[in-house]
Amino acid sequence: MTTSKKLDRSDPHRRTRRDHSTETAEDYVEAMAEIIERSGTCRVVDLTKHFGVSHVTVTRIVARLQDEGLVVTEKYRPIELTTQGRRLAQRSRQRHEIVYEFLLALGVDPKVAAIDAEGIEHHVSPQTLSKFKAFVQR
Amino acid sequence: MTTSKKLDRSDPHRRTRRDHSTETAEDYVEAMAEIIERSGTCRVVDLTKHFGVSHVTVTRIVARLQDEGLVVTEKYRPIELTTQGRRLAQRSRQRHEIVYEFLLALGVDPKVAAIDAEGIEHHVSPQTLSKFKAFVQR
DNA sequence: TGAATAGTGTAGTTAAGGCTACAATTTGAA
DNA sequence: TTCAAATTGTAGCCTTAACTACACTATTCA
Ligand SMILES: [Mn+2]
Ligand SMILES: [Mn+2]
Ligand SMILES: [Mn+2]
Ligand SMILES: [Mn+2]
Repeated sequence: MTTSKKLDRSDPHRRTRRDHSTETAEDYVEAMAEIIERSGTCRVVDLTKHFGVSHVTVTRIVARLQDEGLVVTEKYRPIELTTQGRRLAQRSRQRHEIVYEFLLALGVDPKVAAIDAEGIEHHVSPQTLSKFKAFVQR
Repeated sequence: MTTSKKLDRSDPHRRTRRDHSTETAEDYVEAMAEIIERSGTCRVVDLTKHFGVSHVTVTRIVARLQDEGLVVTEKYRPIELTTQGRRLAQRSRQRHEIVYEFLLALGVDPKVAAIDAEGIEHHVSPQTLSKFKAFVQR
């Protein structure tokens, strides 16, 4: 039983707003995990390049991620992921990858797929994700 | 020629941020067009119910849409769409419909598809949209 | 070893989009 | 017709996420 109830017409928008409120955290820990894997450590400047925003924006967001227990920082030091941060990074990365591969399987060009996947990933429910996965594996 | 250049790793995020900056306008004019079609006029209170936000939030967003030339309002009167607003509504509605039908065609439950489509629609490029359309028509 | 440069921190501003509380207007029913 | 309810407006607050400008720390290399 998937607890259905009735669908209020405002429910989809409530959900979209909730997706957006977790989007930044997902993208940041995902980027940090990748950067650490690639280069050993992740610094503020790496994230400014990754996201194309100023270092001030990165610093503020990272501070909030620390409050949320996803990262640990120390002044002028590289940023580290907590266990919780690594878990979220892994889940986000898997979902991102599935969405990207799904778009490729549909015939979308790699560059376009990379762009679309970055926004779409946060709005894909578990059920839709599993349909994507099934499609990729034909 | 689709002017390729090379893909900076910050491009997808720039694009996602741009999508989010136009999302509200798209959803609002789309909702207004539907409400007007269904009931003749669209009032602030209709939009508060549609989106599940306070009437203050609706009022402020509608004021901005007026600055942008998408709607016309007069104190205590129903909100009207401009020609430009109707054009955007139509485009948004078509794209939304295609995304929704695509998810259904993939086998996603209607309620889940309605929720996911509401967020996904804004991140679907023309190319991806045409792949979605082709898939729906098998 | 010092400077220059790179990286980071901090202060202050802006805009969008959420809210509550209260004031004003419109409308519908008695 | 009048007045109570519904609707809309306005004032003021919050959070997120963007920015510039300037200060401070760390690193590199001449
Ligand atoms: Mn991502
Ligand atoms: Mn993303
Ligand atoms: Mn989004
Ligand atoms: Mn939407």
